[in-house]
Amino acid sequence: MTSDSRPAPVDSPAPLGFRKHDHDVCVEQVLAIAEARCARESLRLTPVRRKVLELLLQEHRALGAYAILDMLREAGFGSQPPVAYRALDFLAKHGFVHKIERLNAFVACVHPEEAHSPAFMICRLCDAVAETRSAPAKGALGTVAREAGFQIERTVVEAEGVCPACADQAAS
Amino acid sequence: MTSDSRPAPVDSPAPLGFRKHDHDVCVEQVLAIAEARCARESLRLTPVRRKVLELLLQEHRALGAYAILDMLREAGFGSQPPVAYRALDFLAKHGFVHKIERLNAFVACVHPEEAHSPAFMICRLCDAVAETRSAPAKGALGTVAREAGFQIERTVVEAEGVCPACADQAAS
DNA sequence: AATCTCCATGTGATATTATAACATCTCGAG
DNA sequence: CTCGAGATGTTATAATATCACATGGAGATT
Repeated sequence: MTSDSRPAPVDSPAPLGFRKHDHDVCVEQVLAIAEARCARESLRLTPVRRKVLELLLQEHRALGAYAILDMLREAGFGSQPPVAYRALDFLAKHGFVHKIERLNAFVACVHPEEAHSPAFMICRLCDAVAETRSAPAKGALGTVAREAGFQIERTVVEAEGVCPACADQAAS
Repeated sequence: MTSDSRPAPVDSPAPLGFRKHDHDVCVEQVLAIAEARCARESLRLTPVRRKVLELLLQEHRALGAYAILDMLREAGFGSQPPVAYRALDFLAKHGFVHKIERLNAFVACVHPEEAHSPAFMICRLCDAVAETRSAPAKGALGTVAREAGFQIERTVVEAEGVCPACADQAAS
């Protein structure tokens, strides 16, 4: 599951957020934003945590905790599950990564600069994940919740389907 | 975790869909609907499957596969995980139960008479789960998906928060 | 500088959730 | 009756996640 299993074509196996773009730049930028925010809020972006965020940004798709753990091991960090889970907990708590419940996996957030309620589109064929924003608490669900007296604190919104790349491939 | 652990008060420990109602009637009704639909569509609502649906309806909250498995064992069915998972797969595939991804658990559907896209409100204090309908593909998410060329097939919408009963308790 | 405290890390063990693989059984179609 | 599809049962194992406890490092306090 590490990136060395990737064949020649640049990014066809793991189509990222459905759009091509300069990976390295995007990784750099988000890391810089994360560092800035941690400095501002006195959060400790330690080496393991930074490494996990970097790995997720580079892969640009959802990775399971154990896949991350393998990479951490290769990078010389601890190799027991809590190492990965703790880093992921920290990153998720502060919005730098999101958990994809449907996949029991994690993705780096693509706009960690502010709090937001994410929604995801998950390709069932290639597992690519694209993040967008959602505001389910403002729509019909919010109305129902308010009427029922339910206080929404967090929402999980995940759409499963077929991404453009896989749809094209199927059509051809 | 079986229902015999329930103390005197009718349904305070597991507040169901946030509203009181006659449990037995509701179980009966939904089972009847399920049976009718299975007959109509030539689906085989076998004893294990029916039992699982009945258990979930009676509990009226999300149960993990292994909790269900324990109950199946007590009822004389097979006691290995696949027994529960297969029944749940069947029921979920046909919309009689839903999986709550956030909890890795399952709830009986409260209106199995027609296909629908469910949304859930999950109390983080008592684990009660209420189902309502959603149509996320028709809102902002649908627009984004259409623009991105992503074909939505299924959506997971789960709101986590505090149910009315728990909120009352906290306030008192 | 010594020490204290808090939080992060490392590790071993274990819990929880889920699936693979294969034998057997059952029921309806032919 | 026989055949085939699908349902069930069982063993084994995979994948995901947490607990508990020892160690370590950076800043605050003395």
